[in-house]
Amino acid sequence: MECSVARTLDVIGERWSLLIVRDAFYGVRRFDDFRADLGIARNVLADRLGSLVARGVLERRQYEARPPRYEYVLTPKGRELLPVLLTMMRWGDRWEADDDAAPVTLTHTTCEHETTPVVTCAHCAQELSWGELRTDPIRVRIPAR
Amino acid sequence: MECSVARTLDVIGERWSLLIVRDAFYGVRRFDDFRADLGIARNVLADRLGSLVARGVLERRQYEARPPRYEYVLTPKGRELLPVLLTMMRWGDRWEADDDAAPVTLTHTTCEHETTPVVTCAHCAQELSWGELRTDPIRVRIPAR
DNA sequence: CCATTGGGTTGCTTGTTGCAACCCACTGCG
DNA sequence: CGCAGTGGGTTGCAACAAGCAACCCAATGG
Repeated sequence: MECSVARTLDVIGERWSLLIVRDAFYGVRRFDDFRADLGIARNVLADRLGSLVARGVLERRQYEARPPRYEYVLTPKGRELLPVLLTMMRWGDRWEADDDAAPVTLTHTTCEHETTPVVTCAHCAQELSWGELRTDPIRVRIPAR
Repeated sequence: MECSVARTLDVIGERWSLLIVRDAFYGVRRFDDFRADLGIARNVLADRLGSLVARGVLERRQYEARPPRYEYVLTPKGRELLPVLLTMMRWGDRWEADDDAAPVTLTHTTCEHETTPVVTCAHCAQELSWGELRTDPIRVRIPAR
């Protein structure tokens, strides 16, 4: 499909992939730690890790020779998924939070304030809303009728 | 799972849901238009639309009485998925683009410049990077060993 | 010498998808 | 009036993907 969203979903748009990436951000590196944290079946995890490595999101590194042991760490490409995770985190907090459980909060250590991630225009720094955006070429998917 | 990312994925983390939402942003409203644009099976589409309506992402509105005809439009909750779509769009553009095809560009109509969406701190307006963020409570998913 | 750990593979069963066919209510057309 | 076309689905079946449990192997610790 000739759409960047679709191509992104092709890489991470599947039940486990993004959760694996989230765990990788949280510092998880090893097979059994992913497994323990996610409760995913071993074969499915092996499959997902392999495909994320093949797509360049994770890198498989041997950190011990005998016995051979591997760890999975984010590549630069994988680290650039952070905005996707942050926006999803925010949406989930806002719309799907448990009433009783306070959500995890984020602190921006450079300004030492609790932060909410907002998506802004790289040029004028204002928050982006759909009404103020135009695609070029224009993509209106309503067929002529 | 007690994680906002996981809860978000529970709603939209499935092969078609987010593509349906993307089309809804592009103005698609009717069953057969989604179908034509996505190439999705009818039963699966009916199922996804139903679940997105049940989760409050889309609203099903009758726009014609006899014969009954319905359209699916984004709710405020659904419209707030825009940041997720924009960040995914950007990632796909950057890392999964066809070499030959120029990606769709976004123009911010308020400043009339081509824009890239960046994720910034709501407080200090700087771009957020993982190294400058702390979660609270701290979520490090590396079990003590 | 035996249990444990890391990192898997294999086989079987169950749940999801996709595809095609069908359905129903209406509209427009001749 | 009859009949094709359109919107919005449901039903049935086949193919594939995911989950679960069992097994494997190499090394390490005691």
